[in-house]
Amino acid sequence: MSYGDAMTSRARGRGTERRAEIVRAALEVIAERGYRGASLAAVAERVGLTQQGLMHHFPTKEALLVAVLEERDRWDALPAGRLRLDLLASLVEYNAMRPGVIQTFSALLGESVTEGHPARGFFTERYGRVRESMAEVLRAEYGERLPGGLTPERAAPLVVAMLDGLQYQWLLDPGSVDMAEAFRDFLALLGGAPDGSPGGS
Amino acid sequence: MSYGDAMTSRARGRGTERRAEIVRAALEVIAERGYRGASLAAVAERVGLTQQGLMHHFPTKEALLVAVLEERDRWDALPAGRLRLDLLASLVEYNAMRPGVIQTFSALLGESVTEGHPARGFFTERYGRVRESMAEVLRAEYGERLPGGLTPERAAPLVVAMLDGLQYQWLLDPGSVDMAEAFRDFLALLGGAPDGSPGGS
DNA sequence: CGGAACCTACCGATCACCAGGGAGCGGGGG
DNA sequence: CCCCCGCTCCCTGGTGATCGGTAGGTTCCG
Repeated sequence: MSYGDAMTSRARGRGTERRAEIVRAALEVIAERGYRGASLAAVAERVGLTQQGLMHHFPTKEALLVAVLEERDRWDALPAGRLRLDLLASLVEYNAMRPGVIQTFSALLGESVTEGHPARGFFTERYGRVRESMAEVLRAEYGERLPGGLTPERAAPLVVAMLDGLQYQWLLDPGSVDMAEAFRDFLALLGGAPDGSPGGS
Repeated sequence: MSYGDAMTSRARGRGTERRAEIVRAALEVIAERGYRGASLAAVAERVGLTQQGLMHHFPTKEALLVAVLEERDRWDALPAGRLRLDLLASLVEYNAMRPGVIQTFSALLGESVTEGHPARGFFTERYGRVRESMAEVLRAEYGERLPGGLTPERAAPLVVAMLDGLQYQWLLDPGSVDMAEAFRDFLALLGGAPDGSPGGS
């Protein structure tokens, strides 16, 4: 009985593909149990491996987390450069259909504020960058002074905070918070609400 | 050698006081390690007990968490009824001086979105209530239509989200985010920024 | 034949929790 | 007044499960 029953025969691009599978599984497990609650065994089982088989690809649990975080970085590296605010709203709408990713990183963000959490540095640095690029987006959209009277640098953390905060409320009770709509409401506020009533429902 | 060396002799109000000590310690430990990462032994050590001594007062770990959450409920039950927005801003300022509490509940909120977390129900219900009472506050302040054109019900989740989101950014990097200032910026936005520049640096 | 991939077996640490006992105090009956 | 009883409080000791990680082997492919 060889262990490659249905695997070795198939064309496997090499270990790289396996690693990607593992990272995907880790993302799921972290979404369900958080990083501290996620066991290597649970991740391994999801890809049909033993825990030690997994550790052949990622020597430590933290290494796996790093891979997950890097995946995230790669994921939103694209829109970092050029992005418009209305696109951001659509992105929120899109994310609302993929609860897994949001939940993973909301859980990680929550954990990361605790002492000595391995993702803390990642998030700290990331939020710094995100605020900067958000300020750029705002500057491109509104110039040096937003309609509300704020500078891009002062408004940027607000936009970021709104995104995160809405995510938590939505994750806790998707039925009672329409993330995309709420975020558009906020954007209207930021952009100096053009008229009285922004929309239906 | 009795274990009550410095304890039994002192006037001890009875077990109630001990329970309060334990809850306080649990709050600290949860702030540092999250709920899943917090061990009963660590909490016990902080109040000078063994883990089993602690379990005399709280039969399970979850019971201890419930006590912590109830403490929170009691804490912000006061301003729930009547509150004004500018008071809310001051509250943010006050909270910024007590990072422990914020960190505890930010960590718990992050964990609570994971599957089967014992605090999930608490937060879901709590946020529902908070949104409602926030809508009332907004209605009292601005009436049925806020300056931005939103109804109180639609603006409420935005205010709550802003509070939470800012907390995370602030916890990650207190130096680069002024929570109270940022929140005031947001309130200015909500209240229809009166003029061009709300304030200095 | 060498290395990548994955295994079995094992390790010490830590976890929440259980079982049972002993110290101290307060109260009620002799 | 004293003594004993019962309750609260907290301890020692131990259990099974699970954790991340180690050691060393085996299979398969190029």
